[in-house]
Amino acid sequence: MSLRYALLGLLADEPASGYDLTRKFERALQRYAWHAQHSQIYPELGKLAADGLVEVIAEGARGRRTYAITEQGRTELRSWMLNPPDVFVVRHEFVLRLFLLSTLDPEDARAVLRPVAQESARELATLRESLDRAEATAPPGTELALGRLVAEYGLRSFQTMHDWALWALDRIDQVEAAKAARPAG
Amino acid sequence: MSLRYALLGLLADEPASGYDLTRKFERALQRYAWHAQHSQIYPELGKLAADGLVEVIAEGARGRRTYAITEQGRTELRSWMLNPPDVFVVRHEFVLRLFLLSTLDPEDARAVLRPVAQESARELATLRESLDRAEATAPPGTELALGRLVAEYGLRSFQTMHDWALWALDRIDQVEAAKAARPAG
DNA sequence: CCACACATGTAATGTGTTACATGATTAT
DNA sequence: ATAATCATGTAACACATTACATGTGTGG
Repeated sequence: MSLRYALLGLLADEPASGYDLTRKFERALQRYAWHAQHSQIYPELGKLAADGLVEVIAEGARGRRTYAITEQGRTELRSWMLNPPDVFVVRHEFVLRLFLLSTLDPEDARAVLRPVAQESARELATLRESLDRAEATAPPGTELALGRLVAEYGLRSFQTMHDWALWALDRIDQVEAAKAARPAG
Repeated sequence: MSLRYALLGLLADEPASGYDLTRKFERALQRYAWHAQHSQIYPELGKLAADGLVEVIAEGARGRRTYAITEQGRTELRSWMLNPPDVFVVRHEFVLRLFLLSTLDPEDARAVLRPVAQESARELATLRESLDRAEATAPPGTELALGRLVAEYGLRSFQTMHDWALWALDRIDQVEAAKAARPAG
């Protein structure tokens, strides 16, 4: 069901074609929230149109169809946003690997964590830079670009991941040192 | 494919039955990393056994079968852990909602964020409590337990979410106040 | 004229959820 | 006895990925 609302949400921001939406997923949503391929998006747009939640507002070259959200679609999206489930769907292969870290010996665990610490730091820097640029461009106190909220969340999440990776690396070293100190244990 | 490695990882920690594994998913993995129901776990255990990656080491009451990982299974798991993909599978309905927050007006956005701040605080308290209890029980410097890394990551994630939700609520108020101060803008 | 990006679609297969189905053991 | 928990399994359906398939417009 989430795909349906992801599409409605993107179309609530601005009209787009299936092709556009496919790229939006790749650029914005895939890394943090949700992913979908065009083979899933096109049929779903068809269903949304059949249900009256979106409509074709323009047809262009190469069979391009631009969709826009309808009033009914906005109502439906709002209702979904205001009624969250008790338990959210979470599927995060990266975090899964973190959880299984203790199945590795300390050397392997470090080999997994080092790139994590590195890449989260790099991602962090990229995000912070593009955020600073956006901040500098827009005059202060203007319209709440809610994209600002999301960016901040991404920033904090990567910071947390980075800090945690460093903490875990340190922890592994400590346990190893303790083990070396009492070889009989 | 991830389910397969999640199971191998849990069995690498200790032998377990399908029933045990189902509860481990519910308690430990579901909220952060991955979820699976028993209807998916039992067939997958069968496949893993057929592939020689796990084996039945005991049969108990009520048809209970306890599985353990094999040497081949450990090799397979290690290879998966040490070879991460370029792009991780991520599906996070909560973050998706954050992305779509900008489709709501400020009042609705606050209505979404308030329970986030509340529930993350509650979750945080629960986690911290059970962590403190575990810390007090186990002697320091002992074996690096699987649960310890998981708990720490959970703790930090919820702390991050909580702090962010408060920050976001504050930010929305600020922008609204600024708007009210210059009604012509 | 040719490569690349644009643009859409379906079929086969794999993964995941919900519902259906059954029965044993344990604690009260 | 009886309710709760333990314990496993399959079938139907929904969702998601990969592969197959086709054609158009644009820039070099």
